[in-house]
Amino acid sequence: MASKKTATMKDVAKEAGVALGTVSKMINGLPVSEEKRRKIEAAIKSLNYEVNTYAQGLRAQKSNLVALIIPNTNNPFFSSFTNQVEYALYKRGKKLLLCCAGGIAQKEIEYLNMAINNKVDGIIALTYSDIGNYISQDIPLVVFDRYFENRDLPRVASDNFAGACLAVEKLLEFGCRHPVYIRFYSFLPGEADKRKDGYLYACAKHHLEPDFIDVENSKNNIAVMKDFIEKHKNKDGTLSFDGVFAHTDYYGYIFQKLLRQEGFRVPEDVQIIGFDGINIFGNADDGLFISSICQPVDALAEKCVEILLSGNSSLTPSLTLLPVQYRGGGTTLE
Amino acid sequence: MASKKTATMKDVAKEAGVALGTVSKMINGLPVSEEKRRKIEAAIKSLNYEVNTYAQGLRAQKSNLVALIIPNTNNPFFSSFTNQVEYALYKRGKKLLLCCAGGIAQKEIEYLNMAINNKVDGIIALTYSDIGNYISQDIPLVVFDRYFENRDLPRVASDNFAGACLAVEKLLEFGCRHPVYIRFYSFLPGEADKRKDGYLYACAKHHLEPDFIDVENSKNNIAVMKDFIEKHKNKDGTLSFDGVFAHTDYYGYIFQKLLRQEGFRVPEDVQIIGFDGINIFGNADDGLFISSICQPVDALAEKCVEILLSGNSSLTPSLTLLPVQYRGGGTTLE
DNA sequence: TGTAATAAATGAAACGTTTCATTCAAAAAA
DNA sequence: TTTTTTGAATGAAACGTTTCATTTATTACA
Repeated sequence: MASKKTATMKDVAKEAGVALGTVSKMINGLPVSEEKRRKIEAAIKSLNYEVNTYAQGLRAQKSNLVALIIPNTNNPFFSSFTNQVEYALYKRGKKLLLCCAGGIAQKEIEYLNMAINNKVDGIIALTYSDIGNYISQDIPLVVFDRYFENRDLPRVASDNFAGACLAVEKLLEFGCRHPVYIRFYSFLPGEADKRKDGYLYACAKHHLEPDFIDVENSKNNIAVMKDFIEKHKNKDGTLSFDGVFAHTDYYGYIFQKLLRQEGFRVPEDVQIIGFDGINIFGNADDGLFISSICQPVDALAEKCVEILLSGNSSLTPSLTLLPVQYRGGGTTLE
Repeated sequence: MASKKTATMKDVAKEAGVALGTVSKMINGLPVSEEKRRKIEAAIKSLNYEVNTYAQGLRAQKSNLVALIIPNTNNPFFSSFTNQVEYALYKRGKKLLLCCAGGIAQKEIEYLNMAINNKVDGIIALTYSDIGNYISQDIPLVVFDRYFENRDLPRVASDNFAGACLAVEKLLEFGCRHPVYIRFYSFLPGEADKRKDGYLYACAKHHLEPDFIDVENSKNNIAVMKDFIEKHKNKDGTLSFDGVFAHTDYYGYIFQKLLRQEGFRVPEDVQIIGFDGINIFGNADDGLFISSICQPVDALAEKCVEILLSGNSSLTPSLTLLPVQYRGGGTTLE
């Protein structure tokens, strides 16, 4: 079999009887006479020419790659976000370099450097360590949710405060009297913290006594939840709370499982609203998880990409908040 | 601010007082005298040198990229597979180009070409169209599950036949008398088809009458399932089946929801075993979905990458089957 | 008709590596 | 000591683009 060496621009130029630079211009959409254009197009077709992205990258010092640094793609919110980012990039002819950093600082930094080495056009970061100091000034970067004290980077997030208020008000609307909050502590400042503020604000507004179940990443949260349930049992076996706003759908789901195990009914005894809008299998109603404040994953991804590639990311208001929505999913009465 | 032009190998050579080629050798792990090595290392550190992957790619006509073509990352099985592929590549210093083709033929082909253009080291394909004819002979490619008549490509899959047998036998072991199969038809030949064969084999072995609920991708499967339940109600309101083996966890989950809506108890009245081993949030027991035959996602991903990068993918037996496992998840009695 | 202005085409140079044919130095063999 | 052998060091060439200073052709104007 003859050698399959792919044709180069030089070959095309020779075949078409034009100069190398003319082919380049034509490829890049610069003005070329109709006559040459036809010849070059014919040559490209006959030689089955494909542009070499490495030569382009070397020359231009940039790729058409965008890196997404994310903890993993197991968590449904992350995987859904990843999916939408990929789509937003695809629409713009960009490609996605997926970096699962596991939320580990060292890996996040490693990927950050790798991305820069690979001359990616930009980075979207959904990270769990304070990488602010490691981010080159020269590379466009958009942060999801997180806030870095020392670096003023464009950020995109859901309107967490409004979402938390909405959750409480929906619970009240559905008849709850005592909504508690499954609170997640993070040592990293970010927009998700506003869920707590929103809950407190809504409680104050409606003259409710705030109450918390404090969960953490590396803690035995099941025990904490069980303990909470135990301590909130009335003498007649009923519970002293009837509503739960969970920091994420995940915690809401776990809590719901525990309640049912303990013989309580969801949503009849306790109504639960989570946060994220997880919809496994991405399939309308089928995959619905629990009632939730839904983050607009597609809009969030689109916005991240838009800001990243707009080129003037430093001119963009540094925080973009997108609206959330309530969606019932079987753990509430409506 | 001074220009931040990144240092090149030439700069390092000059700084270290050695030849360009020596730096290259040292970077690539070829023998270099201890003295020069020290000097070069110092220079690299002081100049903060990072190798330019585009120059490498141009020279070597290859990248360190591997493309994964997959329908999406929403489906938990896909997203988990993606995650593990990323990890397997990371361990080998390779990077993941994620291509979500939505199972659309035209997009799958488009991504295939893009990957080849980008001189990826290889492609892992989990596709939903007959792309066999579009695959260049020159690029390493490993197929997950699917079989292409016209191209003998290395394939990796779970042992679906054994898994289906195991499902039926577990149901019997847990006391079921009449396990039915939620069957999924695909017009593309692949290993997942063997689930049907396994079910039939197990039925024959245990003298059971096979029975099916036929689901499809773009059909109103809910209606089909409801209809099945209706038709299998005995006069006393009980059901004439007591076990379900679902082609995927997804269908098992949907069916379980319907059964509960109809007032039946899972697992007391009907036990359900799905296929895939979906574990949302990737968190041991917490995220457990339903009882399932678990595909060894990490081993599958690892194997795909291993074969892909072994270089002799054409020497590898064309089909690699990995063993599956049963895992209880609340929709069975054990 | 001659000159100026405009537009297109040209091809060498540069991007930062790796490779390879040479050169050089040191150690081993004669 | 002289010759061979060995192994490291060298730097030019090549990978396939894009860019840019020139050249060439065309049109507009006086």
